[in-house]
Amino acid sequence: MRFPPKKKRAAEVLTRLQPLYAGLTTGLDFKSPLELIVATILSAQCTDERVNKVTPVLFARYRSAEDYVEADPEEVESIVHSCGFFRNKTKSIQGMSGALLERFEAEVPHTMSELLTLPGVARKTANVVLSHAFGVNEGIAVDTHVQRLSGRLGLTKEKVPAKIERDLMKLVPRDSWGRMSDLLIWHGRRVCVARSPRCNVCVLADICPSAVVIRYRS
DNA sequence: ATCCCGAGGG
DNA sequence: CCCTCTGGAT
Repeated sequence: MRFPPKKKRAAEVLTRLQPLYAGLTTGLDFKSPLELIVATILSAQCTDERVNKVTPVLFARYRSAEDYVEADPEEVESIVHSCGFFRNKTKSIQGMSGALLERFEAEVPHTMSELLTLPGVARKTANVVLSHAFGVNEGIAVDTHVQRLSGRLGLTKEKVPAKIERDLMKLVPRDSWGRMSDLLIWHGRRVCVARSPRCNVCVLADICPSAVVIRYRS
C-alpha cells in the first residue's frame, strides 16, 4: 500500500477534518486571556470536561492576576484538586500571575517569547493562548492527541513535542497552524482515540499508514 | 492498568 | 535523556 507524500497528507488532514469539526475550537471554557491561560495550565494531563467543572468556581472567586497572587494557596489547591497535579498547578497559576503583575502590567502578553518567560508556561500552553485568545500563529500546540495522531499519520517520527511541532510547521501553511492543532485534537478525542482507534469510521484511513482496516486491491 | 489539550528539574 | 507531580474516567 502506497501513501501520498507527507505534505499532501497534511493538507488532506485539514480539508477532510474541517467539515467534521467546523465550529469547534478549544474545548476549554474562558472569557478572557487570563482565564484561558489559567484553564490551559489546569488542562495538563486532565480532560477539558474536568477543567470546565472547576473553572467556574475558580473564575468567580479570583477575577484578576492580583486576586490569584493574594489568594491562600490551600484554597486554590482545594478548588483545582480534582484536576490533578494540584500543588504544581496552583504554584504555576500564582507564579504566572505574579510575573504578569511584576513584568506585564497584569496583562497576558501576546508573543511566544514573552509567554515563555512565565512560570508554568511552555510552548504548548503558549500556543493555545496565542491562537485562541489572540488569533496569532507562532507555532502549533502539541498535546498528547497531536503527538499521537502525528505519529500514526506518519507526519513525524519524532517523540519530543518540540520536534514534532517543528515537523508539523514545515508541513502545514502558517495560517492553518492553530486549526491543525484543534482538528487533530478533536479527531483524537472522537475517532483516533488512544486505546482502540476507530479506523473503520475514520475519513483519513486510506491515507493513514497506521490504519487497521480491510484494504481491497484496486 | 491506561489515558487525559504538560512543565520543571536532574 | 529521564523522573516526578495527581485525580478522575474508563
